[in-house]
Amino acid sequence: MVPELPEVETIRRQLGPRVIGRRIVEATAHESPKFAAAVAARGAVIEAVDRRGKYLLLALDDDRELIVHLGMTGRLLVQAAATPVDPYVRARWVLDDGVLEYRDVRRFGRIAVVPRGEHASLPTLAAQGPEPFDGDFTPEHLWRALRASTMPVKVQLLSQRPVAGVGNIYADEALWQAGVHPSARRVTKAQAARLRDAIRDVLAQGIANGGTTLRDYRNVEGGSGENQHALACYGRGDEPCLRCGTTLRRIVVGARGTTFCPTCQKR
DNA sequence: CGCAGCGCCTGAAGGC
DNA sequence: TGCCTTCAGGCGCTGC
Repeated sequence: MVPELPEVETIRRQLGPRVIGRRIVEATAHESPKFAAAVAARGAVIEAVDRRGKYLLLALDDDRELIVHLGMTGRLLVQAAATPVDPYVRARWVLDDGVLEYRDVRRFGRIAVVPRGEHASLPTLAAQGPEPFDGDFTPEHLWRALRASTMPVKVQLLSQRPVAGVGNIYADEALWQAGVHPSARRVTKAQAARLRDAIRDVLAQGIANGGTTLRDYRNVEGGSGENQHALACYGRGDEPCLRCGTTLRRIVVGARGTTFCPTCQKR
């Protein structure tokens, strides 16, 4: 449903070989200020496809970068030039070989073109925590980061500040795996250590499975991921916990639907 | 400066 | 069958 780090990473890996070295010879975009900047990339050559959290960063050869955030329903698709444009395509970059399209039914995504590394216009990107697989995402770091606020732990994870790239699905999965209550406002060092490991586990599994497709997510080829079959907690409200058999409960935390196990995840 | 509240969007699903 | 309501929710922005 929602593109989080594993979905964006899957797209990044598929996109690189298809667009690196390609020149953007024509660009069009939906008039909304969320997407209009896409046309500013015209004329540039794509040098690299990187990712930071849930943001895709396409390095351009003029020291700028094209930034794409997929929001809720965003997709990046590489098409043949002859493919008809469907009504939900919000930006279209004609390359010297092929066409890159941004399709987003609900328009929650965002496109920006900025001088490379200048992220002030995207405050959440600018304030991202460490990448989950980098060495600086240590148990100690997570414990300290969570201690800095009294917000519920799940709200903090979704803020992208303790760690980059975790959204609603993988937050529920990681908290379940670590045995941490989503509404907890304090976590012990031991809990933080388990949560650090769980975050890495669920994200790595998501990447290995090519992302989670519940409804909207598709990869660059239009294909589905397979991680929806591996979810232990998210979307399983009223079903038995796979660890203890207790019926999983559904609550609202930080205005987001949240599933957890009342037995395994004590407050 | 941190955080609460709000707005953005539209297809799908459920109720009557 | 068809209309209406509710739901899904990441992030930027505003204001306290």
